[in-house]
Amino acid sequence: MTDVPSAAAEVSTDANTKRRQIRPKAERRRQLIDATIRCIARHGLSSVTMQMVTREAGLSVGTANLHFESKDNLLRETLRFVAEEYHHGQIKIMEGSDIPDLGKRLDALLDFQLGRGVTQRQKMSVWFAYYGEAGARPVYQKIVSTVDRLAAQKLEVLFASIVLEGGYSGVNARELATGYSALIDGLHLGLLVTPRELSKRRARSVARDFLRRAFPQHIS
Amino acid sequence: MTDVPSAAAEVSTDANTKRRQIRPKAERRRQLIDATIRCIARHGLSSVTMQMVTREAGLSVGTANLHFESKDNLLRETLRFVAEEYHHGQIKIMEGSDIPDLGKRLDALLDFQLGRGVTQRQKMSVWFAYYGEAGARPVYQKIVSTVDRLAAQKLEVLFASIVLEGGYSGVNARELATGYSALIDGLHLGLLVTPRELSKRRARSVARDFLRRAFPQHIS
DNA sequence: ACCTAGAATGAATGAATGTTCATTCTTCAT
DNA sequence: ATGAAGAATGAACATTCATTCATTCTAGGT
Repeated sequence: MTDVPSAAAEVSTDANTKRRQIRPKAERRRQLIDATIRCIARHGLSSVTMQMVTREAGLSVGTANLHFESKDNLLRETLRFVAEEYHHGQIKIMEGSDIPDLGKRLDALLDFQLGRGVTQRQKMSVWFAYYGEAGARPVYQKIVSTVDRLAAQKLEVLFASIVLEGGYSGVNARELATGYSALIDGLHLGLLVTPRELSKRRARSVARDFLRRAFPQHIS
Repeated sequence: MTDVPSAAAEVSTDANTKRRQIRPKAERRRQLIDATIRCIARHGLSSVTMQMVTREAGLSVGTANLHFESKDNLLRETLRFVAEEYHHGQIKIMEGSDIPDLGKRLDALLDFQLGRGVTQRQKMSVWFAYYGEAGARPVYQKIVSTVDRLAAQKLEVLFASIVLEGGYSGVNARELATGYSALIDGLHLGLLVTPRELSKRRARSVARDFLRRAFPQHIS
């Protein structure tokens, strides 16, 4: 997600003339979702307004209600987008046979989870904004848990393979996977809320420590 | 925090007559903060209104603005209250010389962090509601990080003592403390967002596993 | 019994927000 | 070149919300 100037879609033929442009539905939806993400990150979920989002997208309020039928729906779809993006990225790495070495696959996963793409303030803000509302909104819970469950299973499988390969004893892959997921979530939270106390470098080191303690032969 | 019926402060001399009551400022503030917590948990931070909160507290809107000067301020003070309650509880246990055995002190800490008092949906909802907004609100960040830093230091000291007592080698107390804190945060998140997949029992077991792997002699 | 400080109230106010829809504009098939 | 389908617009509308403040009421001191 590159940093895009506020009125990205603005097309001008003259100094201050915006030419109205007709684009496919999918593109408009994506454009609005991206703007929503930026607005949530900058102002917080509870202060986001339709005017704010459409202005950020360089579109009119009517357009937003044309492609999403309501604000509620736009927010829901934005959550779904972010959740799926994150989890698809994870899953791709975990089941990816393009990295045959299991230790390296673990490394790649960690890099993804605590790397540039995910730990951007933008993404993390959106993350936790929705988590915060999830307690009161079953819809949000459902979106997150649906997508979460699959990732949890894949992680469990990966851990089980590593346990088998390393001959580690006394290690429960399922429990460890739950712990690792929670640890990553907690580190994201720390990076968002107390960036002064927790640097990305340290977060990575902490996660690595966790893995090394469980799978010493697989982590250098 | 016992469950209080909605209009707790209602005082009736007759069937449907509320008698106006004058109470000390501190009591009213607490009453309003408690109502705010319940409202956030039930409806989400972004849907909380002054009318909702004052109704829940059994008071009038004017009273809320008398004791807190604005909605913003009420929300800020509510966060401060919850944050301090949680962290004071933790700190009391960690530095508490009433539990001399370090292993048992760890147990007590874990019980507090994943026990009945803290893992109530109410408290956790409030927690993450504020975390969600923290990305966009420096004030919230400051409240949380101020109170968090002290707890982190105490935990580090406790871990260092345990490392010393157990003669554990190759363990960095500071890093481990960061990891443990993150793990607990992540487990809270799981309990809130995906309660179906993560039971309290399992959360406890996962945290215990983490500690056992680091301090085998201190955790049974 | 009376008085007063100030706690409590809630209708009124004005600002802000989500949604609608009549109108304008773009595109492309003919 | 023309017309039709429908994408895009944003002013207007109705609703909701935070805040104010003139008024009412309470409790403790005299």
